[in-house]
Amino acid sequence: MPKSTFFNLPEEKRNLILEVAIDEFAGKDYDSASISQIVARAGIAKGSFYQYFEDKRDLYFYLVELAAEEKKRFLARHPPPDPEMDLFDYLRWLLRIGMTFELSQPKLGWVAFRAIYVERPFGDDVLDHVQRRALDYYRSLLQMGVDQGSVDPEIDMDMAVFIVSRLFAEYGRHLIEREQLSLDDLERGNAAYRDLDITDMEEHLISFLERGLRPYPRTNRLRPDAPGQEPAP
Amino acid sequence: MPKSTFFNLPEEKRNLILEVAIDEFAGKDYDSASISQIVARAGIAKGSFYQYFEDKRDLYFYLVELAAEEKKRFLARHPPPDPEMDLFDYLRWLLRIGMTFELSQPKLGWVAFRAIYVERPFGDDVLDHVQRRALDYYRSLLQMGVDQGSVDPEIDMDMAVFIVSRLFAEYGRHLIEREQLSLDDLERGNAAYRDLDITDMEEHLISFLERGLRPYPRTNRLRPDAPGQEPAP
DNA sequence: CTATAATGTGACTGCCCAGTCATATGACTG
DNA sequence: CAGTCATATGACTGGGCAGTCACATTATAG
Repeated sequence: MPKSTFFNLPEEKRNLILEVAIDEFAGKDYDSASISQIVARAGIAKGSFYQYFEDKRDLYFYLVELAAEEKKRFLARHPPPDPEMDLFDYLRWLLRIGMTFELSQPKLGWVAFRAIYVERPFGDDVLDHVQRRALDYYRSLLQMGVDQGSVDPEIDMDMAVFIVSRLFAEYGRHLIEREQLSLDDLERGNAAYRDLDITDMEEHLISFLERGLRPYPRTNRLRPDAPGQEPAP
Repeated sequence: MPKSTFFNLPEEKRNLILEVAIDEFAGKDYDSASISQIVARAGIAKGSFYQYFEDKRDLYFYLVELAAEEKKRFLARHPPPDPEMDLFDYLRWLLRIGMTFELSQPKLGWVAFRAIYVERPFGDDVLDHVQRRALDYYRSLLQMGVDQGSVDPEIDMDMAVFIVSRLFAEYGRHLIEREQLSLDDLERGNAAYRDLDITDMEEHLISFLERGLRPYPRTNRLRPDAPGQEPAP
C-alpha cells in the first residue's frame, strides 16, 4: 500500500500522479514502465515518489487494485433497474455499464487487462483472486439463468463462463480499435463515438449470446415481429 | 530481414537462437525483451547477433512473421477432409488444428498474441495486414456459411467475425491457464493434457457457436436424440 | 520565536541495456 | 604457402533504469 504521505497529498496532486502512472502502466509492461518517466511527467522529484510508495511494485499493485475497485464502484453506482430481471436483460445492462466504464477510463482497463491476461510479474495471488471473483460472478449469473429457465441446462457451464467473460472483456478493446478511438480523448471525454451504433453492436452481441444460451423451444424475444409464444397484451 | 549469415548458420545453431529468442519475446514486451539475455542463453557473442540481424527490431519482425508463417504452414499441412463440408464442421476442424498448433508451439502463439493484441511497438502496417487477413478469412468462412444456409443471414456479420475470431484466439490461452500447462513442457512435448476433455471442450464451443449462428428452424445436429426435422433414414 | 517532525529534492550508485568496433579466428583460393 | 574474405568476439560507449541518501524546505507545536 502507498504510504500515508501519499494519501495526505492535496487531491489534485495525488490525482495527477495517478493519472500519469496509469498512463504509464497502461501502455507498457511492468518492467518497461518507468518511474523516472512518471515523476518527470508528474513534475515531482524522484525522492518524493519514494515518500509516497514503497517501490515500483507498491504502485503497480495499488493501480491494479484501484482498477478493480473503480469498476466495482462504477457498477454499484449504476445498478440494474430490476435485480429480478431476465438474465439477458441483465447481461445487456452489464455490458452497457461495463462499456461506459471502459470507454471513460480505458487506461485503467488496460492496466487490468495486462495484469490479468498478459503478465503477472509477481506470481501473485491477488490477481488470481480478482480474476476468480469475476469469473464466479459470471458463473453465478449464468447459474441463475439456468434456474430461471433462461439458459439451457445442457450447456456446459465452464464453457459458457469462458465465452461470456472473454467476449465481455474483449469487446471494449475491440470497439476502441475498430472505431480508432484515442485513449487520451476518451479519458478526457473528447471522443466522438456514435452511441447509436455502439448500442446496436451490443444488441448484436447480447442477441448472439441469447441464441447460444437460451433453451431451444424459445420465446423469440429478439425478433419481436416474429411469432412468439407470449400472449398478446 | 535477418542477414544472409543467419541463414547460412548450421541448422542446429540457428534453431537454438530462434528458440531462445521466441522464449524471450513470448514472455516480455518488446522493450523488456533483452538481446543481451538472448545471446547469453544461446551462447553466442553480442557481436555475432549483429552479424545475423540488423537490430532488435529486425529480429522482432522476423519472429512475428515466422509465427504467422508457421501457423499457415501448419494449417496447410493438416487440410480439412472435405473443403465443401458444413461450416460448423469446418470450424471444428479449424479449432482442432489451431489448438494442436497452439499447444505444441505456445510461445510462438504468445509472440503473435502480443503483437496483435497487446502492443505495436512500431505502429506497423505488417501486423495490421496479418490481422486483417485473419479477420477476412473468418469473414469469408462465415459468408460461405450464410450462402450455405448454415448461418442465419440476420446475424450481424461484423459481430459474428468478432465473436468467432476472438473466441478462437482466446481459447488456447484459456486452456493452457485452466489446465495449468507449462509452456516449456508443451514445447518439449512433455505436457500431459487429457485430449479427451479438451476435444470435449472444443465440442462445447462449436456447439455454442452453432446455436448462436445457425438459422432458427434448425436441424438439431448436436443432440441427435432430440426430435429433428430430417426424415428418418 | 524556536524546536521538532514531516515532507520535498536531485545528485548519485550500481546495474542492465542496444548497438559498435577493432581485432581474432577460420575457411577458402591461387 | 600467402592473401582474401566471411564470420566470431567481447570490451566498450552512451544512455536509461530503480532505488538511496544527505540535505533543504515547509508545517506543526510549544
